[in-house]
Amino acid sequence: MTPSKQEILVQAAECFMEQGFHATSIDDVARRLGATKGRIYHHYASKIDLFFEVHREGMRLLFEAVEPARKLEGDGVTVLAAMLRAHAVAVLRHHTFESVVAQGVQMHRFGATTPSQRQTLDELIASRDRFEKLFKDQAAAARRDGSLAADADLSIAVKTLLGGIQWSLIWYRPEADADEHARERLAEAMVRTLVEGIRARPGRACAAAPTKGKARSAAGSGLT
Amino acid sequence: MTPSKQEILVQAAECFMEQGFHATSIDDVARRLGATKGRIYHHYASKIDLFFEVHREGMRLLFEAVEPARKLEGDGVTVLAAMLRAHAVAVLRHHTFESVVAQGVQMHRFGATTPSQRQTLDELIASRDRFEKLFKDQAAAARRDGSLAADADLSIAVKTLLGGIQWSLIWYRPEADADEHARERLAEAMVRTLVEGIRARPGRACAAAPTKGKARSAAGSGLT
DNA sequence: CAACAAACCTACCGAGTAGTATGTTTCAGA
DNA sequence: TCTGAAACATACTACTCGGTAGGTTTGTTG
Repeated sequence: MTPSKQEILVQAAECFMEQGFHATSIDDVARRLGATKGRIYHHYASKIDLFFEVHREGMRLLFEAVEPARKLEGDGVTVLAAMLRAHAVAVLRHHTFESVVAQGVQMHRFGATTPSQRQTLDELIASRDRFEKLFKDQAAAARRDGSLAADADLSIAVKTLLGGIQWSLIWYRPEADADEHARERLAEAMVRTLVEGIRARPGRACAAAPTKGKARSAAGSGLT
Repeated sequence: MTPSKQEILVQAAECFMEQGFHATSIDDVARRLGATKGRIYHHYASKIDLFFEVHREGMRLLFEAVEPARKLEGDGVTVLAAMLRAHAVAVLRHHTFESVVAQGVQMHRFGATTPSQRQTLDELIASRDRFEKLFKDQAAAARRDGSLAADADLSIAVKTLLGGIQWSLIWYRPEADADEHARERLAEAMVRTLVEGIRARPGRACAAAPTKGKARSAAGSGLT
């Protein structure tokens, strides 16, 4: 992978994230590169091919990020939480590439593609499924060792957990806090919400008076 | 709103969800209607205008769904959970419209639009923000009455909760289970995961060794 | 320097697409 | 029945974009 190819990938990811695949023209990417179409078509066969390459790189970055967390010591939920945290950081850090991955999933779902493109996309989605399975397997292990709440449907639970993280692709503004430390704090906050839930746990110090139904009126007064 | 206008909206939402705004041609929508462009341009001024109208309807459906849950009796977290459940059901039921809402958010973020379109989009996003504030306010109330875990950043927590639900727009296959009952079960599973978290709670029958505060440090070591 | 290939640019074509202008039908009310 | 407006359909224009063909530069090797 020459530096030139890599830079094309980066700029293409940016364009695809901002405007989406269809609204992004090859000339847009070229303009961002300070070049012309020729440079892109020299390295990539077609627009969709470029898109797939960005997608592939996005998946590679995800696996790379989560892999180390899987090998940690600790009970099932602790490891699962570490995986989620690593995933969250990766999603924030590489959000341009991961946005393209999300688009690829959508494209696969309603795919109007040629058979050849379809096959490539199938492979990328299979990779995505393998990624999700990492979390599902870890959740199953956590259930077995009793560290995970046992009453949840694992498949739905995992999809919900990953969704909570990945939806940050929609609202995360990297301009605001771009440094690694900010990303880690954000990831920690998201994962804590997901793993611990939001219902107050008994035995903690946050006991307020049981005001009962009062809560509603206070909250509702904020608007309208 | 004549039935004809409404039907255009429904088919447009379907197209926009499946192919995205840019890849959807007016002729596509017309074909789905068994009609031609003329019919659409008679009722809507432009393609983007049609898109905004779908977006607006999507937001209306969300408010309509969550409103009743806000008025329930119960402690803060119980009401919040009910709101999330109502939201989840609405997202699943109207997932075509809500997909368009999500696209609209993206469009607003990187918006290359005319000033007039920009203003319309600003209003729609403001509506979206008001919607999110419903949940944030309820979460604040729940924190005050002690029913919500107090150590979370409310803004991030709410975004994460809603994200967990809304990401179902990506993976939910309505063909598989389209009936209302299935949607409610799915919504319940998602919300339970989000509200209760996945870590086993003490006092339940699935007692593992109390690893206590070890979890955090072990998890934190996973990333540099 | 010669030879050659990789990298990149310029000019262009064909296929679509948003939007418009104008025709045609339907139908309620006078 | 006559009229006019609403609800469409049809035909056309202006424009954009993906992709290609062929030329030009750059770098490398003998």
